Amino acid sequence: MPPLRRGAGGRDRGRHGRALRARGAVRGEDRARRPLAHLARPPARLRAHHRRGGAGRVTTIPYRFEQTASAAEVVERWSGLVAGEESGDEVSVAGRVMLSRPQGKLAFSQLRDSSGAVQLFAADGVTRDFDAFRKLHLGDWIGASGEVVRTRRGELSVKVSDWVLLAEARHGFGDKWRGVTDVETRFRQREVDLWANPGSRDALLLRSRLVRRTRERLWDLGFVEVETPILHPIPGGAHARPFVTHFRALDMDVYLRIAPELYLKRLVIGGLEKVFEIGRLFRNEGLSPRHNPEFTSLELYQAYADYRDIMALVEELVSGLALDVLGTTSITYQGRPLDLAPPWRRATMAELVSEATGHDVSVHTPRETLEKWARDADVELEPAWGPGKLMLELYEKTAEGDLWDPIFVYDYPKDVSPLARAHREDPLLAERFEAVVAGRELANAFSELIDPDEQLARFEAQAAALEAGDEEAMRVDTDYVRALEHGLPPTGGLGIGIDRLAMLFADASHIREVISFPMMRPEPPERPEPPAA
RNA sequence: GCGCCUCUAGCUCAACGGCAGAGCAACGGACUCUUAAUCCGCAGGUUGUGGGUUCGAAUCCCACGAGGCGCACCA
Repeated sequence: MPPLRRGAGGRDRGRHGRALRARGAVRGEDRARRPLAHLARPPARLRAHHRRGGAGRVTTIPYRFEQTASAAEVVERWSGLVAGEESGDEVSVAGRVMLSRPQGKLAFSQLRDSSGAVQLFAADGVTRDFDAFRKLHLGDWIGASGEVVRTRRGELSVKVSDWVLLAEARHGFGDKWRGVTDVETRFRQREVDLWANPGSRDALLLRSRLVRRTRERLWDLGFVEVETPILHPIPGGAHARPFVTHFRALDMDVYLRIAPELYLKRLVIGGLEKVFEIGRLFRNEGLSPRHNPEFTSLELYQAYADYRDIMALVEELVSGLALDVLGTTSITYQGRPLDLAPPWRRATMAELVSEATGHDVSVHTPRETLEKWARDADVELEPAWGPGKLMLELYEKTAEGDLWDPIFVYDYPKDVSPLARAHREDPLLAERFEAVVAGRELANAFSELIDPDEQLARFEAQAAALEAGDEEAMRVDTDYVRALEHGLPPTGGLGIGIDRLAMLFADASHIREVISFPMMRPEPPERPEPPAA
């Protein structure tokens, strides 16, 4: 049956475009009338093949399909066939048609499933409804059964005897050779991106393996995986602006968590000595190649451990994950080699800043001197900054970006580390470190603050800062202080950005490459809403 | 938020002040071993939106929108 002509009956895609204008209708009116105008109409081409008339039974698309082999299994298991040989073995495969080469009374197409791709070979007289088969669109899903053969030209194929349409693709999947590069399309319609660009799928699969192996490794180390609240009455555990929402039953505002830290430490107080959580955090801050408003973190806490124990754990975990997921610790990130093998370099922040500036910098350096050096380094000073903040700014301005190979930067100023325990040897420092890889913070860890009195004092200082306008400052969490009053043993804590780690392993320059559906600005409507008639 | 850059057919891209084009996809046809098949044919556009300059604008200017990169903030 010949396909219906464009415009016939007004049922095809031409309806909201050319066909209408050809009849003199106004395109804009039509589009405004139907806000879903970008959706495709059911195409006519396969109607004869899979649609039946009559109420209640409009399609022959089956409800299930029995695969007996994946594409990769077919290619692997029958790799020994020689050109022109027929195996005598029947298989059923399913997937999406990615290439189609009808040639007279033969047709070749490539079927891709999650395992890989295999060629389908169809022939008039062999393949049921051959005429419809050769009209399949790129992107259509089908299930196909037939004998595994190798064609005369040497391509392993399933010689299709029977097949069935599983879903039709009403839209294209981009240029068959170059895929889709338009960022709007790639991330607003990620399903298109995932089919059109194999690298996109690879990045998400790599992330999945990474998360899975992270869990397994931590389980093996005796950590207990837990889930703590995402709705927090008081946002805490980090410096960040929270998202606010409202809980109707209790008529109270609640916050999407900016960190699970306080709850996890309360679990340690409760006797879960080694806990971890992998989960989503929400920070009401900007979008950037390295920031998504919701992102995934790993946080873990280990009783009886200090920050040096955690350093050892981090380098072991990250290098081990590289081996698990990539098979090597020698990786390339954005064209530059990088080795994750332990031991990682360790340097105090004061050492790094001194190295970078040429001055002998420490948190004990007089404030005026620090201010001068900071100005020399083009740091934009703020009057409220103390020596610790000045040193941190100086570090971030002069030293951090130049770090490439993995390094533990430790002994942070205490006044910029409100949840870390004071240094055992220097009261102006905190026992805190960050792991920096490829010039970026990958992990943040400390010997946890365990003293309830000091915790309360620091909360109060934060609350004062909040009052003074610092929207990222913390609030006083009396529940948490009361928990500390029950006794938190010496504990080492760690946070790792899973997205950042996935970026590193996937060699991704943008965080959205490793997020299935990254945050996007809402798509603007094609036209303003028409005025009410 | 600031600076620079980008936006052309469903997709990937040309045309850079003088008739808006190609490849792929789609549509019609030929073809019994293709590999991004090939060949013939047919369609497809308010050149992101609005305004300006000009005899003439996809092209130059302005504004707006969306996006990218960098800076700032942050993990």
